[in-house]
This record gives sequence, structure tokens and C-alpha cells, in this order.
Amino acid sequence: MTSGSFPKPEHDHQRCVARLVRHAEQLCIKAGVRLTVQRLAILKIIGSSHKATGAYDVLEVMAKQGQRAAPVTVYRALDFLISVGLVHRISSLNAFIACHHSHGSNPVQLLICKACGGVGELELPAVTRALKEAAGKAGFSVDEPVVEVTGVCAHCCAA
Amino acid sequence: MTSGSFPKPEHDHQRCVARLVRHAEQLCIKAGVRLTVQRLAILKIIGSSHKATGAYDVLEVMAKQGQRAAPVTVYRALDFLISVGLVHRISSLNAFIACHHSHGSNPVQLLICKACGGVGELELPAVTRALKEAAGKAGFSVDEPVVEVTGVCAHCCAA
DNA sequence: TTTGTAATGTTATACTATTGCATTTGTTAT
DNA sequence: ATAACAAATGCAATAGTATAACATTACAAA
Ligand SMILES: [Zn+2]
Ligand SMILES: [Zn+2]
Ligand SMILES: [Zn+2]
Ligand SMILES: [Zn+2]
Repeated sequence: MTSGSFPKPEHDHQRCVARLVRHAEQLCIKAGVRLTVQRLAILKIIGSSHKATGAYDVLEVMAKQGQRAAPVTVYRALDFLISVGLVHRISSLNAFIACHHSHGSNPVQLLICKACGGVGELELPAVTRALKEAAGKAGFSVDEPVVEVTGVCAHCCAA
Repeated sequence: MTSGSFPKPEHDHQRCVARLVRHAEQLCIKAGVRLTVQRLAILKIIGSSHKATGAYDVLEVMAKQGQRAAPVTVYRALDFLISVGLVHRISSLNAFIACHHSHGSNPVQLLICKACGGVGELELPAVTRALKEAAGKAGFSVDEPVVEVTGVCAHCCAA
């Protein structure tokens, strides 16, 4: 992934999720961390759509699937998934989105469609650089930029 | 205000708050909206520091001042203050910061010091432009970018 | 004054997230 | 193998953030 994209409504989502799972497995092996059944289950739930998913939405789905769990369980799994880069937190929505990419340690910019709820990603080093530079001029040492852009996606613009 | 700044710890804060109040009064007159006592009181509380302030922090202060209020009261005032540009919401902290500037409709980038909790502002049209352009290439029409950068401010870097 | 709108009050509730401690599971070293 | 340790999970309670619904009051214009 070089620059970014917004999920197309017509894509083969079965395949999309399958790829996400493979990606997660490989990534966790390489990082030497444990992708437990529970963590994978929660990743699948979040990855089951390209829309922002709340922690309690995940809980609901788990309950429907018969694997009832406590909130803290979900939050712990989310912490893990975020730490390894398989999930992004969306601060402005108190929600989460599965990440299908490999950003390494590069910050990401999220595109959030107000109309359909879809979430896309950009990876713009220029933006990160500009922020670091401007902050640096004020003596501010940047740790982690949160960039979340609300708007309307191409598909919803048309309609 | 052209580009940005981070609040200096040593500044004359009395004067700083007084300026904020004048700014608020003028702005509300010009906009033809009502800056009620309550709204002003809440703005003053938020503006009483350059750190992020939570809604329930505001409530606590109000209680101490004898003007006990319900959460919804604070949230309504905050909605108002945000809508006229006197307060910025900090999504990543679920908190708020008073705005001493006049951005017009230009988006702002917030600098949040992890060490002291101080919050500064940047106004970087280049960042906004870069986001709009990159989003536009994906057919995404930008409404409102949320840019919040955590890190360590100059003062805390030294220490 | 009447009338309509904006602001506030009141109560309850919804939604989001963490703490603390007990237990289990998996890994590593003997 | 098994002891010892660390990571992950289970469980219950609670903390923290935000809104809904409806009644009332304050203000401004007609
Ligand atoms: Zn998909
Ligand atoms: Zn991503
Ligand atoms: Zn859309
Ligand atoms: Zn500002």
C-alpha cells in the first residue's frame, strides 16, 4: 500500500476477509505475538464490514454467535489488535476499523463517510512530515498524529 | 493568528482570560448569537487553563462555585461554544479547549503534550489542502478534518 | 399582549471504558 | 516431565462520557 483508498461497495468481501485473516496470521507470526482464537474472532467481526464498529457492537455480535463475553475482553483484544496494527482506533467516533494494509510505523489518515459510514485510509507521508515540521518549529516533538477526515465518499456523492 | 503556537507556561494568564472574554463577546455580537451568563461561565472555566478540560471537570468547578448544573447543561453550552468557534473539541481525549484565535472556517491542528497536558494550535492550510487533494483523488469530498497530534512540548522536552 | 423561538431545568438513561483480582493457558528452564 | 513464570482470560463491579424526552422559562419580534 502506497497512498490510500476507499472501500468499493461492489468488491468481493468474502475474499477480502479471508485475505485479512491470512494477513493477520502472517503478521503475528512475524512479530512473535499470539493471535488467539478470541482475538481473531474479534478481528473478523470488525473486519466484517468496512464501517466503523463500536466495542459494544462487537459484543452484540459475539453474543449472537454464542460466545458471550465481557466488555473488558473486547477492549483487551482491541488493545492487542491496535498494538500490532491490525486495527485502527477512530477517536472521533469511539469506534474501530480493521486495517487491511501494512503501514509499518507510518501514521495513517482515515476518511470517514458521513453518509454510508464507510471508512477508508490514506498514507500520506507529506502530511505527517508537514505536521512534524510545523510542530518542531514550536519546539513540539511529535509522537503520534491522529488524522480523521469526515466527508462524503465517491459512491455516496453520486447518490 | 497565521500559523500556530504552544502556550508558554510563564504568560500572564489573568490578561489571557480577559482577552478571551472580550473576544467571545465581540464574536457573538458580530455573529448575532447569545453569549449567556452560563455559556460565558463555562467558557471561562475551560479557558482558565491551556490544558484539555473534560465536561465533568467543568461540572465540578461549577459545583464548587455554587452554580451546580446537570451534565446536559454543560454539553449544550459546549455545543454552542464549539459551533461559534470559541472552543475546540479534542476527540482523542474526550475533552475541550478554549480557542483564543480567529480561524474563520479554517481547520485547525491541535498539539497535545503528553507530559504537561498543555494544548497548542496550528493552522496549516497546506495540511488541509494536502488532505483535500488526496481525498479528492479517491472521490472523497472532505467536510471536516480532525487533526490531533500528541507529543511533548518544548517546555517539557527541556525537563 | 400575543406569539414564537431560543435557552434552560430536571430526570433518567444510554453508551464507552477501566480497575482489581482470581483463574487458566501456554512457554521456558530445570 | 514438572516446576516456575508470564501471558491471556474470566468475572464482577464501577468509572467516565454523552444524550433523550419532556417541562419550563426567558427573550424578541409582530
Ligand atoms: Zn471488503
Ligand atoms: Zn491501516
Ligand atoms: Zn459513503
Ligand atoms: Zn483555535
